[in-house]
Amino acid sequence: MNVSDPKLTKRKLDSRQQIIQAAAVCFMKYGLEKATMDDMAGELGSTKGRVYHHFASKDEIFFAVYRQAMQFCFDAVLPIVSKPMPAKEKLMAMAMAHGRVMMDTLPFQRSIRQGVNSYLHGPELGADREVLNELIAQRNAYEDLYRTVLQQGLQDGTLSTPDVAIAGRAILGALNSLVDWYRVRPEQSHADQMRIADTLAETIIKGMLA
Amino acid sequence: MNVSDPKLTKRKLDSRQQIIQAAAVCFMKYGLEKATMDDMAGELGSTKGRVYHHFASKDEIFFAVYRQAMQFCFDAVLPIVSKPMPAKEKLMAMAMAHGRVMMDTLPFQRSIRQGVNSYLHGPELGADREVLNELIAQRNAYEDLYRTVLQQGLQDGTLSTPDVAIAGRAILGALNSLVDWYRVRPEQSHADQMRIADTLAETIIKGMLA
DNA sequence: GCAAAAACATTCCCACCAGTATGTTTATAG
DNA sequence: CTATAAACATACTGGTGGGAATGTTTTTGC
Repeated sequence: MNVSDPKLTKRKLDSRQQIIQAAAVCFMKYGLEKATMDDMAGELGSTKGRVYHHFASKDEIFFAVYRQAMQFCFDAVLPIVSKPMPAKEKLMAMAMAHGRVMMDTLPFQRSIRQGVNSYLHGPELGADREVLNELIAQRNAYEDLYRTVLQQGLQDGTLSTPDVAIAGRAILGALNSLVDWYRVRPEQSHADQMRIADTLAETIIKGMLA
Repeated sequence: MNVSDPKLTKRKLDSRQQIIQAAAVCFMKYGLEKATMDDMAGELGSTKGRVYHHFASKDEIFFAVYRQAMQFCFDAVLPIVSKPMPAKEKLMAMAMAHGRVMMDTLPFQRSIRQGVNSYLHGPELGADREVLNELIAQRNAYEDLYRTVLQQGLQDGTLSTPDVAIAGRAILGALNSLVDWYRVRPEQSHADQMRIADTLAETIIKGMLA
């Protein structure tokens, strides 16, 4: 219960993680609703039994995918936020990092993009309100990172925009659109991908330089 | 068959149009898959019978919504494209018009945004390939309008961007994000809406001025 | 090595919804 | 004023997929 617990928990978490990964792939391939529990299990060479042993419902799986997707974003961007930098360069670095994450974790990001519509817009969602609110809060916190840096840029004079909120939406809207139009091409290297993300980030941030 | 035909066709088209409108609202409210045929009928105070009298399937309704949404965009932007203008101002006008259309026809635009995922990404879609290809072509043609103007701007020196294709994606990505985060608030006037759209357009286009 | 529980697989059920078949009303043509 | 077809409403069906119930195997703790 003490020494072996980490190992036991690790196995469990690994299996969960596999399921989450498979779910993200299925969500991307078939769409949130069309992807069935059997699809996810099939993706793992397993059956529904395994999935339902770790997750209570399809919604719960989606929530896990959502959390993971947000985590990827935070992990990539938070280190940059905490670094001491002029707002201008910080914002650029954040945007590039975000774009890169979009491409590197495409299945997750595309899943939550659909989920925003299916779950967050529903009038009376059977899903747990509390969990939903937590996810929304997560997302708001993430977006706030960008708005905060924009605000700092206005103060230190390195950035300029008529409306911080709208500028933030513009940045994330443009970057997130990557998951819609970016297609993985076998011939292009990872460096090519990154170049696309960086060019996109430059293109959008350029308009906010003072 | 000659004089009365227009009137008869008109009634039919009106009913179809009502259904399309109701479908768009339902797609927005419940999501593409969750919205049922009964929902759409209920939105009209009718029953499925009416819907299936005009449309063969749910897919066909979505296609109609899609066409309508694209039509709204073309109708708003094409007049600007054909006008003689410096590319810089033309692009700005197009972006503003597009943003306004997003808000004015929100249910339609939000519907097709989901459809892009559900339909266009599917591996083997049971839906008519030909219709899908037509819709994709429509969308490409629309996006090309922006890329063309960008290209013109590069030539006449009023615009500047490292990559026309990516710049086009950035513009439409940022503008289309409106349908994700814009919420209709009862207290704000239509002019307030337009101001949001215009500010967003300015914010994104500013970075592409030479 | 042995209970006991975790980690699955198998099987089944049933709610839901797209689509159909058929009935009824309303409008149009002649 | 008909008949006839369009424009619906009503009632039904079949397949599908989420989830539960139950069985089987593998791991863990002692």
